[in-house]
Amino acid sequence: MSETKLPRPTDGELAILRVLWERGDSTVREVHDALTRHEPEGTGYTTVLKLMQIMTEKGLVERDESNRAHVYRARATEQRTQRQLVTDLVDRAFGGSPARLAMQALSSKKTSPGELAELRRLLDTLEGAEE
Amino acid sequence: MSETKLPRPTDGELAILRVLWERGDSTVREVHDALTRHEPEGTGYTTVLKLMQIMTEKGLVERDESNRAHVYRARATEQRTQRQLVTDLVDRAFGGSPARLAMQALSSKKTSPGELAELRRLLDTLEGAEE
DNA sequence: AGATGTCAACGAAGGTCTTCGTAGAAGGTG
DNA sequence: CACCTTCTACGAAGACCTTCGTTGACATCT
Repeated sequence: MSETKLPRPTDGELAILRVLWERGDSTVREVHDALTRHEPEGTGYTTVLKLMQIMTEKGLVERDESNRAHVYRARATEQRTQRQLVTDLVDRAFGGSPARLAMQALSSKKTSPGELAELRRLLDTLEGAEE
Repeated sequence: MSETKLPRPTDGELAILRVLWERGDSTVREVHDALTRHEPEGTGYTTVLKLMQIMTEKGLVERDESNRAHVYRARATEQRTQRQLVTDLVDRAFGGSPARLAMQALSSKKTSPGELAELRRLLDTLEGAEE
């Protein structure tokens, strides 16, 4: 039912999606402001507009055109997109082993004790389901 | 010294690097054969050649031209490249939290008990170093 | 030597991604 | 109304990626 697989977002598209996830549905202006707030001298307004128009064609976002300033919304949740990106990377660079990616991720940067504990709980769950 | 940061490899480039890591240093012919073995009707020989020439310019691989069939070698180890890709993805899609990426990776696919145990050991090490 | 096959090199074509200038519609204000 | 701002839409430019045909060098075999 209509759940066609969405294409992998590019870097630029992902930056826009992150704004939509964080702020909720937004106009181009709002997305552009959010992007240039973090990164002054970033991209121009029409660049963001064009990107979002293309994302609409691709199905990455949808828009409400009832107001003059169209309101965009991400069509996939952050979680769903993260899952797609992860399994994609696992297949392309980790020989299909999510565990190896996980270990690489944890080795590379420091992680807070709270997150470590959370991971440990996740391991418990997984080991419980395994046998 | 001289460790200039290498560009992020594209999908096609990564496929070639995987062959070089697995087989060790190889000629274009060997890489092409390895790629088309897994994926018949894949890419043509000259496509792979061109790709590897460009990768040489970018510094992703280097080549020994002493024989007629040049021998290519990956300039970054598999680990180093994986680390780069992971921190890249963590920054682009996980708000800089490696732990969240790790959890997403482990939730999405099944992982063997052996790997889970390995992960648990890694957690032990990290928690030990933390406090 | 001549025919056949393999190789690197090059260039061009087609696609995608990003960028931005410009135009024109829509809305506000004096 | 005339003006200024804000918005969408469009098109084009430039960069990069992938693909492959062609060419000329080199090798091998008969």
